[in-house]
Amino acid sequence: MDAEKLLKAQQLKVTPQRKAILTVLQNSDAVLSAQDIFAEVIKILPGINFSTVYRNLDVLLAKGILCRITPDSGGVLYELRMKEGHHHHVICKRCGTSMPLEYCPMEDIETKLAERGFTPTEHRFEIYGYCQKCSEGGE
Amino acid sequence: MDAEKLLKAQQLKVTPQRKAILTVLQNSDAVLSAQDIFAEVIKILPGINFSTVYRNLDVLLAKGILCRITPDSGGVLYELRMKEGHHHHVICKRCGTSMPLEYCPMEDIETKLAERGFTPTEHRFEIYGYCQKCSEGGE
DNA sequence: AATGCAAATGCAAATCTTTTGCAAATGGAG
DNA sequence: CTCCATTTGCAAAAGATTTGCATTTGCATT
Ligand SMILES: [Mn+2]
Ligand SMILES: [Mn+2]
Ligand SMILES: [Zn+2]
Ligand SMILES: [Zn+2]
Repeated sequence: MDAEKLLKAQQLKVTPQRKAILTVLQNSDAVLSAQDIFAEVIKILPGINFSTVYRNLDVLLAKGILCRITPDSGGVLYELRMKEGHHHHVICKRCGTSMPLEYCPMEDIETKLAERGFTPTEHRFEIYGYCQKCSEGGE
Repeated sequence: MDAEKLLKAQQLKVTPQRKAILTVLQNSDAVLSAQDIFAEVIKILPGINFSTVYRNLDVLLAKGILCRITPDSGGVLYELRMKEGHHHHVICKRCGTSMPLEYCPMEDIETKLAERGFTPTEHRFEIYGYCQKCSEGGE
């Protein structure tokens, strides 16, 4: 996946900062916080500023290039959106690895919600635990 | 539901601050942020401090008296846990009203996760939209 | 009713994360 | 090469939440 193509396809200017951010995201299969991303990006582009990272995460998210995840533990995490279209996430609490999940529970309850007169517009379904490599106990 | 009983059942001291916090939560069918709660509580107990509210939300959450919800829009919301046991939430984006949802999608995919070697420990399923009263469009 | 002490509170300062205004820099279209 | 809208860096502001500590208070026990 080419960072330049990704950006141009969304009519975004191709800047070194954006390429660095996308590179960091590409090289990680874990979900990362803005601060995590900044810490990595600054290694590639020593002069980059916090606000540039924050602003670009917003832009990339708005353009659909990123997924945003907000775990119960707090904070906001980002990952590159790999597959087009709707999907959910399975996330390892130890190594942070994120795996896409094809199953979506909404189909199963849309009629139930309609009966109550509720019109869903968004939903979230995330699963946390331990991946095979990180097999552990934990609550 | 009696605030004093709730607290004593969890071996927590019954203080005016805690009773005020629980009263606010009881009188709201919307999910509230810590700041929302503080804004209401201070009407009942003018001297109360932010840190007291934050500390008590943590305590009440740890004791299972509250549910914690973290919408995509950011922030952290709380509500009184009404029903014992596991449940999910349907939340109106306009009025904030929260409705419990009996359905849980985990059963449908536990075997699928097991095949991948993933051990789930927690999950989240939340639905956002507009309730009957607030019927509106919106994305 | 008086006592004692762990638990809880108020307050102020400290942290952390994220946002904003603005001048300077720069990507890319023409 | 020029030009301008977009993007960036910087510094300050804004929030939200947490922490240390002295003081107060709930409540179990005399
Ligand atoms: Mn994704
Ligand atoms: Mn609930
Ligand atoms: Zn893992
Ligand atoms: Zn509503």
